Amino acid sequence: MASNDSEVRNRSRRGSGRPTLADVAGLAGVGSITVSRALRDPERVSPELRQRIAAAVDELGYVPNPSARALASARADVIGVLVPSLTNNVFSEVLRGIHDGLGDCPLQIQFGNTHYSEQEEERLLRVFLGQRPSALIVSGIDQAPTTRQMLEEAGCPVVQIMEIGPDPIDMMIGFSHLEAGKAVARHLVDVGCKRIGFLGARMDPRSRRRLAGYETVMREAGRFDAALVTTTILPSSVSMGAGLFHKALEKTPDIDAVICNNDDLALGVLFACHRASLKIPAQIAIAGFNDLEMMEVASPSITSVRTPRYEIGRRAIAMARVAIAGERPHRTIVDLGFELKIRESTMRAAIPAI
Amino acid sequence: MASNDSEVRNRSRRGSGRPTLADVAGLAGVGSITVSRALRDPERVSPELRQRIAAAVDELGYVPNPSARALASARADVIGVLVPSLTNNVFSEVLRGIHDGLGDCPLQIQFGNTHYSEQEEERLLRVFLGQRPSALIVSGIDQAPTTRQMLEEAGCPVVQIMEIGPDPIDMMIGFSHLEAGKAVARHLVDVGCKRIGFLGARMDPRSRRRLAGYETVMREAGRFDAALVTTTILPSSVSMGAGLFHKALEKTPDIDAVICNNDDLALGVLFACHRASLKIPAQIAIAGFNDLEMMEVASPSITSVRTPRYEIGRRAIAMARVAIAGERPHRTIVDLGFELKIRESTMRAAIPAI
DNA sequence: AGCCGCGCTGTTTGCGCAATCAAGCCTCGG
DNA sequence: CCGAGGCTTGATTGCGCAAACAGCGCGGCT
Repeated sequence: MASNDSEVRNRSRRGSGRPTLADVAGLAGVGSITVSRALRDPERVSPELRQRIAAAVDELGYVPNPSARALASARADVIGVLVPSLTNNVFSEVLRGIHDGLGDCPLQIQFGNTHYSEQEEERLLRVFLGQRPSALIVSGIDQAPTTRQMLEEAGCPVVQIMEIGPDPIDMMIGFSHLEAGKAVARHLVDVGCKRIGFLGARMDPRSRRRLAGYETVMREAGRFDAALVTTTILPSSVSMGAGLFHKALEKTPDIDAVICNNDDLALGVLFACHRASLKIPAQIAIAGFNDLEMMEVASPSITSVRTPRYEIGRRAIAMARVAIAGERPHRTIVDLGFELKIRESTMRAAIPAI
Repeated sequence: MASNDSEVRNRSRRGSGRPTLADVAGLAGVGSITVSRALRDPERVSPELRQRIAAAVDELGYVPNPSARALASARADVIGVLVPSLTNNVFSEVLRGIHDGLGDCPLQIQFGNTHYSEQEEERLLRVFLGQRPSALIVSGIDQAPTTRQMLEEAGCPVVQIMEIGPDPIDMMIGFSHLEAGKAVARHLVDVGCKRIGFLGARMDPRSRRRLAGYETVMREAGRFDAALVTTTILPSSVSMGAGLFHKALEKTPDIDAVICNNDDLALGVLFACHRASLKIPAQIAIAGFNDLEMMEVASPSITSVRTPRYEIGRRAIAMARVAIAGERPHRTIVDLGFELKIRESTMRAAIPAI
């Protein structure tokens, strides 16, 4: 086939062999920048050219080269996301929300797992910043000083997720873990539990704040006892829940309730009670955290704190997109709250009004 | 401070304001390509220059620009990963394995969620291919024809994960879901169950092959009955497990065992039995699939098929890295197998030797 | 009528890096 | 003693795109 009148590209040395903007422009008989505009901002190109360009793109199967775009515009269409864990299904739901929040917009997610390590967080952040991301999403509010400084100087929108607190880097979305911890403890006090244990694994900063909420309420009720708190820095798991429960029973055989730092632990306690033929809630009341789907189906169903994990991911992306567009979100600190779901595992005496 | 003898960069119009290779080269008193080599392939630069360059990198805080690198070398240090779901904790473990398999090598993961949709898979693949990834990892072996063709022409290593089968696109790592389905069914037949139900949600191709394994064994044993199979295309969940179990009880009140397509369903059945005061395994034997950590701790503990999810992710990356390095992995089709974990929920009469 | 300003399009340039080619230096063998 | 060949280093070029700036034509205004 004879070459048409458009420029014949010289593939002598390099090149991916794929059509470029210039190829499309040649075929459509326009300048390459017009093609660029037609793809990024169609409003600024006349309908006639737009159509010719679209036809040429189709014919050649042109796909933009994101590296070249990023290089030329000093801006990559990438949002960096740092989460501390993937073992935990909490964060996989956040990720799901993030991906869904993206819709079909051309942003890409660059995702990193810090394994709850400040060093790893800083290392990953350095890698991410090298890409000149359009925005960054980080978990929690307890960044190490150098990490925080890097985020402040990142030159792009930053969303801290999972938790809200004073002194945001830029934007924030989450809820108060302290208040959540208080709410659960208050509920168990209200239903008449006297010796309320606290089981916690991993004990990251958010876990510690939930513990602090528990401690506050327990002190107010005059029922705090350090022996009631059983924690480990090891990762959370169902079997760890059973293990911690047994440890707690040794230390404080008189406990009549356990607040678990998350639902995995609570499930472990449920199974442990089942094995030990302890009646729930008559002998042991159980409360969890996060309200995984299974809590409602469990037998007995387990009281838990519903946390807006998916919603946090979705809205974090929404906030980032608004900020990337150059506007300022209506609210830059968003408290999505939480909801105490009271179920059979804590239904003892007087159930409070709420 | 007076400017040193190195080139003073002209920042008149554009530029990110960040140090570049040329800046490092100027400070170290070498050519920019030498810096490039020192960073990518230190062996090829003399130790003395290497050290001067390292010092200059540190002083300037130089971070390479991956977009520029990708543009110049026509190859992005990105591995595209397509999984069908994030709701399912199976895939979050695969992802965890993938991230861990990466170590601190400079590859990035570009990750996409197909939501079990062939259209979405094709769309995401198109986006990924636009980035000229170094490798692609896709889930399953049932790609749509156009998707398969795109993968074959991708010009980079491709790893199909989760499942093995004939006719690989390039490399494969996983196990046989058909055999896994057979193994569970055979076990329940062996322990003397007569009316063995099958519960399945989502029913993606892998689920269907597990069902096929079940059906094969049941027919061989002369116990197959279509009424024993209860499935839905809705997503899997613990409550769905309870729901499917109730449906099965209505259709076939005489069932004495259920094989669940995954552990979420099995847990739902466990809770449903608990609520209905059905004895496990005396009245109902339960088997799950995947062997989530909680299966062992559950009360009673639940028989399940241990699948190498984390290992699949880790090894998929390892295979991809070998292929990216230009070598050929020792084996391009890797069967990691599975392991039937027999536990209390199916311990009835005669336990087979294995 | 002349001027301004706006809407649309094109030309040139450079983003930061690596491939290519070239050159200097050394070693070693004939 | 000289040339071949390996090792190290450097200058140039171009990857594909978007920013900056320029030009053109048209309509409305003074």
